[in-house]
Amino acid sequence: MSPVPSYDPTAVEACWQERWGREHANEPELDRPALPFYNLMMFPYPSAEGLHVGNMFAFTGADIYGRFKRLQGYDVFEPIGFDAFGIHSENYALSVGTHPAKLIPQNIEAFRRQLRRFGGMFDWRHELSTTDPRYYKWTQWIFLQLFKAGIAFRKKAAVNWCPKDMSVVANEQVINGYCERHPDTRVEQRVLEQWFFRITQYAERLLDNLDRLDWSDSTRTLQRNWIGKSEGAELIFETPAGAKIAVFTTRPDTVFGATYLVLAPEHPLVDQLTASEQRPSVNAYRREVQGKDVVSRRVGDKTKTGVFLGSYARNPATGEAIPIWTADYVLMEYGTGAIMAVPGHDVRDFEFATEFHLPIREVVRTGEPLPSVSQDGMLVNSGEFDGLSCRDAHRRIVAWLQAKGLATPQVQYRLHDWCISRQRYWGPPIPIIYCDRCGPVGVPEQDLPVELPFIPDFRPDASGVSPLARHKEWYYVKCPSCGAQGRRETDVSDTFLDSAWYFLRYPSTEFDDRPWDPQRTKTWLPVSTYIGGNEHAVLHLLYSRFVTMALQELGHVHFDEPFPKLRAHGLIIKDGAKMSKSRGNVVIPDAYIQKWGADTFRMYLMFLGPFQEGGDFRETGIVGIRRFLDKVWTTAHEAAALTPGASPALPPDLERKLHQTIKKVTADTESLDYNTAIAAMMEYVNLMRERGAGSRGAIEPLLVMLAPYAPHLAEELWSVLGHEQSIFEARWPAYHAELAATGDVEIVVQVNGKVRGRVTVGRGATEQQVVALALRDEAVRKFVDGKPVRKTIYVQDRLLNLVV
RNA sequence: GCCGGGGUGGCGAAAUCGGUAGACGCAAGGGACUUAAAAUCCCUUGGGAGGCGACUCCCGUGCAGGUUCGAGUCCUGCCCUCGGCACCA
Repeated sequence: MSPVPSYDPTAVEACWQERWGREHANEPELDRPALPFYNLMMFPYPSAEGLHVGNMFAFTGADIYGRFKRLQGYDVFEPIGFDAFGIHSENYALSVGTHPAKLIPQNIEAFRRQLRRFGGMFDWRHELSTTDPRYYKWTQWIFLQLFKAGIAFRKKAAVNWCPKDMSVVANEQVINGYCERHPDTRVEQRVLEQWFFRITQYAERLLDNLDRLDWSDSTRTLQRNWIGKSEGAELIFETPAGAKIAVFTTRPDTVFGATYLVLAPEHPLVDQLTASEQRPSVNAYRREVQGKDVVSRRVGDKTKTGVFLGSYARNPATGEAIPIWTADYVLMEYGTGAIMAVPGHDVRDFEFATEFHLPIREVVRTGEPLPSVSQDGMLVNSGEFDGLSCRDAHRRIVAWLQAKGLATPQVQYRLHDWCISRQRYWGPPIPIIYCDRCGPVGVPEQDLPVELPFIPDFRPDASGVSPLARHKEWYYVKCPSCGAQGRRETDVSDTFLDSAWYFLRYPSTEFDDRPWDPQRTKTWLPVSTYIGGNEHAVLHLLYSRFVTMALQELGHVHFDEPFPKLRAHGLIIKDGAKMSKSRGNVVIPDAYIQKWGADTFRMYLMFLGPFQEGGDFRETGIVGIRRFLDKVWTTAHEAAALTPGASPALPPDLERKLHQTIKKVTADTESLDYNTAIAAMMEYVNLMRERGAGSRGAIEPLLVMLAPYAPHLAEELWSVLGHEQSIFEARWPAYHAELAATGDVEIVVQVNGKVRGRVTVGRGATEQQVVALALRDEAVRKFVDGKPVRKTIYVQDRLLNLVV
């Protein structure tokens, strides 16, 4: 037998990558595909550190699925792109002192090289970058459609402001109330006019549709919690002067226990309801709250503070006058910005009432000490409603107050409208022109894109205005509506808007006159399978769903859910911690690919643990995958050395194992259980080598199953076996149940549930046959010990349990 | 605090419906080949006890109970851990 050449992954991989490129192997026919399959993975942010092992883990898992679909006969479209705008890039550019316009293309180039090297089945004709004017032209176009439809609107909102930076800082950049970049400077709250998208209008639909999406339960739960639907009622508390204070509550059954009211410090009625002698302290309190930054107001110290306004309102249930307070534990953004405080049955109200000596009344008896929040109880101290359950009382009290015009059933969401304004440089300018006469006017579509001007020093300055305002030729522009002197909007849009529609662009990247081609979109969308990390379970996925819904309503797309099937992969950690630059534990795959080859490294990452759970990166164990691939290499070469006619029939046990393997690898690859699929292929190859039966008929189906995992190696060996076409033109092996289930089976014999012996019988043996055999087994007899068998439990082809 | 994962050998893990716990792989130990090493191949490897031996028995899936002929898997109550949300009324 001729000697087998040694496996040199570097050479093999370079050769096949070159050939795939030359033959356009990964570029499906987009206009007339027979069986379109849109295999999407979350596009990366091209960081300066390069593609790290977590990216590669995600992309490998997604690529395996795409290649698997390809082998099943689909025309698979697997695009890739770059999410390159955003504060992330801008901050990095600031820290190294290089302009992002220069930095980003370099990073993208490095990513491209790495992405080619790992062997992804990417259609590079359709690469995109969100920073490309040909792309963000359409990001701006989407903004304009939403603006025209009234879904984009302006409103005031609080932001974090660093007085040193003279700039808005993101919540993540505020550390305990101090600026990340200036640890001695306290961040303040500032209120700015900003652009919002009315996502709350879609809350109910975003929630309802979740039921029909093929997503993991955990991701759907995250979205549900984020949307945060609460059902309850709005109740009216009137003041003697006739002011009406509306509060939202999920517990109208506890209204008899409402002993005071609290308004958020920003509540518009605070001024009016403040008695003159209380005005100084109320104003001081409001100033103090405003001085806090957005972050510490929300997550910081939770000790209760507040001030009495000096006035009273009538409890609609009891009719008694209760004091009105203001306190920052009540948030203006949720509900009506005012609450009825029920200290007996709410922990926060209880703390506040204790602090300020306000009355605490029990109105629901639960058997637990106050405050008790359980709804398993009976009403007390609630007049005619005493004795009712919370459920019944909820309904009846709302009806009773509604009849008096003091209550309305209501639903509230935790979800807020999406603020898309960023007072930053590195993003798509929001396409709006302000005119003193016409107000905010959309940039006419034919003038898109509003290109981001090159500003060499893009840092914010002492003016406190976004850097874009300093570029005068850009900033001043004629009003498209009346022709008068206007000014451009200087904020850019949120990166999440860039990524909320990229999947629509991929199939249509060659068209510059439309955001997406209607025919292409009909053919390819919605996405067949979307694979990405759970860190995007909420924002990115929710925003994409919302944008798609809005676009459908406006007639631009034909579906309302972009990702009917989503799979979330796990996280690769290092030494028990998330990989991050600050921890210094980021693993870069390049050196491993260099040393072991992309195929080995791909499979190693998939073998590390379940794809959907992730795992801890440790380099021990890579060698096990390499040994496996070496075995496959040797076996295939040996099989190739046999003359074609001499390929012997598979031994029966190997044939059985082959079909069991096909069954398992098919099912496991489909469900992304790649670690166990790899284990099954290893078992098969081990058996093949044990039998010395590495024939063509035995190895070829294995190579096809291995191809999604180790595409270069599979191609090479396929060609060594004499095939001229790519292995990806081959078809996934067929599973034959009758071939998987041949031969004898071993049946476990238990006595009283403990394993005491084993008997070998033909498949499908009857219970009587197995019992008879089992009772002849010495060990079994010993434990039956002459006692009568009271009962037998028989599981076909698996187990017999004798109860004595 | 609320919501969701998860806890199995020295390590990563597997066990599709309640049916042989630890597949597959790493590491470790022993052996073969070799002048030697690497590579490769073979054997052993959850813990404990017994036997010259083919083997045999007991214990074992975070903890405590329960259901069942049978529980890693189901139920009840805890502990630990990871992730998300967090003064959301």
